[in-house]
Amino acid sequence: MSTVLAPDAPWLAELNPEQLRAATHDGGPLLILAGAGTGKTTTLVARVAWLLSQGVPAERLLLLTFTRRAAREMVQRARALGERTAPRAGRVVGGTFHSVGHRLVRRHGAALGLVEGFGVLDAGDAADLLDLVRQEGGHATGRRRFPRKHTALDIYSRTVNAQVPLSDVLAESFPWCEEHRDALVELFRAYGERKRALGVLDLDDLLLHWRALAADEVIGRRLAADFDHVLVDEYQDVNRLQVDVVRSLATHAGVTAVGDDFQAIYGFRAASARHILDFELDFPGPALVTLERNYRSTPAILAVANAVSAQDRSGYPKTLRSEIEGGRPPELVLPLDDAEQACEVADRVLAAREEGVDLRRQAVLYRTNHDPALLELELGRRGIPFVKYGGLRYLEAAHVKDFVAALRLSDNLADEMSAFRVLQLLDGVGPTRARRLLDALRDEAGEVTLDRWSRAREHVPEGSLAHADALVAALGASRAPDAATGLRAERLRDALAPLLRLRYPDFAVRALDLDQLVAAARSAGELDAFVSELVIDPPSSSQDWAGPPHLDEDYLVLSTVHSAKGLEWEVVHVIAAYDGNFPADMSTGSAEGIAEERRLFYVALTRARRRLHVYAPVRFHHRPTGANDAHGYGRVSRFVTDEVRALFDVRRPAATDEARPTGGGPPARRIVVSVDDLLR
DNA sequence: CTATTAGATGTTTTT
DNA sequence: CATCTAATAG
Repeated sequence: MSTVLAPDAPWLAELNPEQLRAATHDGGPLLILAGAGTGKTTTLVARVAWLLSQGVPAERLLLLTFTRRAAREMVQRARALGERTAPRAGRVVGGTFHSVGHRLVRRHGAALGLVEGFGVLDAGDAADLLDLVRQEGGHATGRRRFPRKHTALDIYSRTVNAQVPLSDVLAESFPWCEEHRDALVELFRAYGERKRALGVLDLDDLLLHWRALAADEVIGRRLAADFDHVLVDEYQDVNRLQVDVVRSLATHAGVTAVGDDFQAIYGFRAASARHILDFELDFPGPALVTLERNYRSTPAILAVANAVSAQDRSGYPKTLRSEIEGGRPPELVLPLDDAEQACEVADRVLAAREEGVDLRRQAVLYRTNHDPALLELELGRRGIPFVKYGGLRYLEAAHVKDFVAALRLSDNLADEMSAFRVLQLLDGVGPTRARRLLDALRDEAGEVTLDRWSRAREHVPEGSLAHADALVAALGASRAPDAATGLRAERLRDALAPLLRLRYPDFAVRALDLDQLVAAARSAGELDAFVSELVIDPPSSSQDWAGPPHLDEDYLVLSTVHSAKGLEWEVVHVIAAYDGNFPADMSTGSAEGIAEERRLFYVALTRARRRLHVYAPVRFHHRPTGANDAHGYGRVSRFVTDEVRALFDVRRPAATDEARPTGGGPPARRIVVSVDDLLR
């Protein structure tokens, strides 16, 4: 391939030398180690443009990312460049691992022995199914605390994604569940069988099936031959399964991986930074480019970040150097408690806004979803609008699940989970009657068919018969082969609406969600794919769709650190940075656990452009609400060592000094006090 | 049988 | 806060 650059290549002119080297690398595998804020996306997009300029057809480029947000941004930017570079070319193929996997699996569903119109379970559905199978399988109640359904799913998912024996997963990550190993083995087997019987896949199955396709002699070769280049973003967060998939593609395509081992924060999901550290084992002879020039943050902020990352010397050495000037020292705020923290954050948010930083250019970041509970109240009190990322999700709302169940059922009557859920919406129908109904709907072959409804309906209580008939009629109508997706969704919505109205007192509000879903279905392809994509790429907040009315408004962003990955804000407030939360108590059992928490803290710090505030309340309540005021004294995160602390302006709100009669600066040691001792 | 309630209880983080 | 249990009323 010739390396003559296109005569006008503005996207290359703007790159620094390292970025340029990465963008125009020609030949074997390429690993770009891109520290936080070093122009990773710019580089990746420039590389896409360069590949296009070298004559690679756009549709033969595959861009794999980790989040929907990243996928959207990159694919859009890449496509825009592509249109300039090669106007007649096709489109760059891209998406998250799961969504790309889903597309392929659906295309080759027959070869995989999947029913047509198979559904995809989200984590909630999968946990429910696991729970159902557990109850049926006898290892139900009675035994000593069996892992809860979500924990069981975590264990399963981790086993699958890491491709590691269950025993090892239990020993390493779930030692308190080890005694249930045999029961779990049995449970997971039954779960697999049941998924097959129901014609459903879970999220992990999408990767598993993709890998299976890739491993197939014929189909695998064809899949690999579809692409000339695969570019993988956030490579530090891939798991074994994902590496396998990329490797299978690499038998034909060139591979570019971008990532930062110091931002690996998805260990709990079986991701491992080992894969980026051992990149050359999977992809021999890689070129390595390290990006350290940071275009995001002020030197003072990077000093803190570098000091934190220097605490861990495993991995690739990297030191971020700021290309930005000015800025004020980051602030370490030590409020007395959660309530004072909320006030301090709100004060600073408003102060920054007074100085011209819009709310949407500020973010509050935290470790766990309940950390900002009091802050949310305080923001409400002061009339500061905010949006929570990763908070209440659409798909977790009961009425949405009900509707989605109906949609799934329409495509796949064998999906008992969904049938079960829908039937129980009928007044007077609980688990037992739903079961009888379903059994009565089976034909000789055991297939569920609506033809038997006239006999099955006798199991429905008198008062609900009319509703039941309407529901079944709508289901039948929605299954009409020629019906458009939007119409099918609409019919089901209309049939469900009266039931949901009876069930939910606030149905008026919930109905809007259903309308949005119907509207989205109208502009979608096939219904089965629509529902599955909904599950794989769920709207992150109701904002995603409720959008327009609020779009112009200014609002503060509240986000977990995990969800904040890859994003940046002018002002960042990291709250609840006390030891026990940063690092989380549960993670302090192992060195690797602590290391991952440190990286998480590092990710939080490096989201800030010009101003960084870290808050560590020193007193916390054992119970979230003020119901009892048992409290303990904590200390600031262990990652804020003396050396790190020296890089901060330390602020102690007025109330704290009074509450600490000892005075004379912070005590050298903080001993955790708990009332538990008294409760013997 | 289903529905509703009260009370206890529990290892974060998410595609 | 969500989920599970037990207990009770319809």
